[in-house]
Amino acid sequence: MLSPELAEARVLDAAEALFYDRGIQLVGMDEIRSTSGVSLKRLYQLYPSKGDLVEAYLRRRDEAWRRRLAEYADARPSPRESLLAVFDWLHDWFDEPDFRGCAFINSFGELGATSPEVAAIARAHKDAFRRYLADLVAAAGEPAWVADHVALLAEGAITTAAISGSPQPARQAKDAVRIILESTGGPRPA
Amino acid sequence: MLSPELAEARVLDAAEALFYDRGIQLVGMDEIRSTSGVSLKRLYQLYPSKGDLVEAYLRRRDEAWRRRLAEYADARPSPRESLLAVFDWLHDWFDEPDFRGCAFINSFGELGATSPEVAAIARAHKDAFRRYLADLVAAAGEPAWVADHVALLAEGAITTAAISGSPQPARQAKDAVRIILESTGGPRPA
DNA sequence: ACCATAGGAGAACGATGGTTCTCGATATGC
DNA sequence: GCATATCGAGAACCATCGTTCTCCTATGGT
Repeated sequence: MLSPELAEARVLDAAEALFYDRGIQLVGMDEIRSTSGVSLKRLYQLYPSKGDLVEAYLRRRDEAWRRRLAEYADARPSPRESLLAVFDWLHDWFDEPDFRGCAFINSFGELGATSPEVAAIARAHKDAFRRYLADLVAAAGEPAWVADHVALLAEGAITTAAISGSPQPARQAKDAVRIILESTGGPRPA
Repeated sequence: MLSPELAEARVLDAAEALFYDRGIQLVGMDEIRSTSGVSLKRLYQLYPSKGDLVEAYLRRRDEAWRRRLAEYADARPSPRESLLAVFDWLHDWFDEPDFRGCAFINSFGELGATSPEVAAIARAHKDAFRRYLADLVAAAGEPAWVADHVALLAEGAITTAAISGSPQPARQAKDAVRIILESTGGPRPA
């Protein structure tokens, strides 16, 4: 028997791979079981319903996604360069072979109208991303509205990359961010 | 008995209202029947499978959406104002009570991984939208890459408005477009 | 060694949904 | 007026899926 922690990790790994790749409604609990190797009984002990598993999947992905982004961007020497590095990170992400767009936009489109929980998690994810960008913008000494523009460009790049299948939108968005940043005439001292 | 044309229109009206509002997989053929008032037999004569109906729904919506947008934006006195008016039109759309984001992004997230037809229609819709913007950009005498930036901002505004429930992203995107346009130093003569 | 408990495999159950079929009514052509 | 084709209403059929149950095995404490 697997330890509870390992079983939970395997279930979430399977859920993430399958839900993200094919959509939530097209993946049955039986496939989560066969992919994770965790029996249905244990699966339902960990998550009393498929909806609970979906929420756990989205929450874990939210944290991991934002942590990976921050690890990459925060390594830059200045907030301005971190802001631009966000789009390099997006480019790398778009280039991953299993990239299928934003898990939160996808699940919102699939279930947002009928599942308030999924809708709330998607909103929270986007808010957190936007806050992260806003912190970088503030640290760079740029006006707050710049964060809105950067967020829209990132959002647009993600969905365009998903549908077109090309990572190119990341570069275009980065160019647009540079123009926005130049328009403010550089950082304003605090 | 309804005329074939009227039956088809009622079916597509029902399909559009239901599919867009709740997602494709959560709407059954029986609900299309009761909403449209067209019997199952006739429904399956018009569309041999649910997939065919989904494709017809998406194609009709693509054309209507782009026609409505063009009618609004093309009424402006100059290409530059048409370009900016796109975002006024988006704002009005976001404010409609039944706005639920982009039908093509939603259906792509729901079925794009398993339905090549749905994926192709979503791609074609985004390409056509991008071409429309590119024509306006060219007519305005702006460099071609401006169209990429404008498209990313529009895309980002649509998904952000859908998830946040606010029409505000349309105004932010419009402001960003103005900055992009100013950065080129105005139209370049042909 | 024995028993109680937990675990796994898979059947079973109930609901839903896509698609087809039955059947009675209605309209159409001669 | 009648035969024939068509249509609508809804049952029926079959597959899928979320969830629970059965039954058998193995294990761990005493």
